[in-house]
Amino acid sequence: MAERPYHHGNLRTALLAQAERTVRERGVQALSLRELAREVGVSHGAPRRHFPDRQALLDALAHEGFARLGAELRAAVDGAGEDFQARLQATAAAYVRFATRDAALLELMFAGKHGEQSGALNEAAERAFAVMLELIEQGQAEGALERGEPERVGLVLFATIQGIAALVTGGMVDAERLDELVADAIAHFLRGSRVGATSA
Amino acid sequence: MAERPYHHGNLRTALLAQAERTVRERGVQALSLRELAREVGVSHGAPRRHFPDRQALLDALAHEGFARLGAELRAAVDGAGEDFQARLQATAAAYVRFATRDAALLELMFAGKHGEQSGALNEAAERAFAVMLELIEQGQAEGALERGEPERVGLVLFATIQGIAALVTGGMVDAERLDELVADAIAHFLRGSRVGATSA
DNA sequence: CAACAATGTAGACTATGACAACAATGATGT
DNA sequence: ACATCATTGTTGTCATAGTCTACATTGTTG
Repeated sequence: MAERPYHHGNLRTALLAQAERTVRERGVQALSLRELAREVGVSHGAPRRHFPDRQALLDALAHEGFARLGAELRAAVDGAGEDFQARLQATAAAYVRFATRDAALLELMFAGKHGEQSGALNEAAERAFAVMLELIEQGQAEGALERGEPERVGLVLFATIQGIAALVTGGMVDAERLDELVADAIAHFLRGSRVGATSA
Repeated sequence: MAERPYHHGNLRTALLAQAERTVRERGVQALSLRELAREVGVSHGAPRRHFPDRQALLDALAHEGFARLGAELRAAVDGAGEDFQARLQATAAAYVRFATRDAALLELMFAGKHGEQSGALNEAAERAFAVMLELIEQGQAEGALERGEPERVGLVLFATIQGIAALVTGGMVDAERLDELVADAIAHFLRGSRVGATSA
């Protein structure tokens, strides 16, 4: 009867995929290793071979999240032509889209306390945000943004975008007003970006 | 030997206080009703009389959090004199201070899925943010901010502040650079606030 | 093809949240 | 004063979770 083979074949991948679904649909706290194992059709002890404990699975999820986020941001810039502001708009929209669609996952990525993995995770995060840094550099080259380390210049912008996402996922802003709000924020940011020295 | 009286006297308060400590020190996921009961010196079933389930306790924590946040914001504005920018700076600093010191609690307040309580919670949230709205109105009266509903005008500002807090608690920015970053963001925001109509 | 590493299974242990039945205390009405 | 009732705590139980250990199966490699 084609009993399930003893070896699943790619349990790790299957677990991560199912875990991502569960996290998206029911949040992190609803993620149970045993339930995961049941859903994938293995015994409750099996996941342990791939993730020594729950936190390790969460770390892996965060890692994958950064990879996907990076890809989506990259796709957004690449699809937005050459114009700086258009690229910025597209990237911000892509970020907020990710942040609202996968709010729980994003929370996981920023969760702070990652056990051990933090090295690899930080690398993944940096790769994801490389897109944004390049964008800042373009803005600086075109004179739309002040000079200085891109990391520093981009912080306020990134904070704003991240904050907008937080407002939406927190239910303080309707999802419909999202695009409007992002456009507003970017316009606001650019308007404040070129003028003079920082006050005082 | 002065055995503990059968009735604790103010279990609810004691539970909330201890819960707040635990959440601050070890995060939400580390909060256990049973451990809480042990720490406060009651049986594991006692908390149920005050909080029907874990989520109810979390909701109550969020509620208290909003009350405290509101008080701290109020104290910040009141202590900052009459000048709009000074008040804004002080309020933002107070918010970020709260957000970084009680990151887990703030996460709880914004958590979205609050069972039932959401009505009372929203009220508490509105009371807390009333301070900010008044501030926005002052800014508008002085011509430092564009006109329109204060809620709308303040959104980008609030998002930015909230985002900055997220960056710090997420470990992407050192806590030392916090004040600098807030000042930066506010200056940036004000610079972008008075010019013309919103683009296009 | 024999030894070994990798992967999965089964069972145990402890902790938790939720629930129900019961006990002690405090409040209320007469 | 005191009987009654609501409040508040206690104790025991259940299902589920995470983690660990011993064991079984399969794949790999010399």
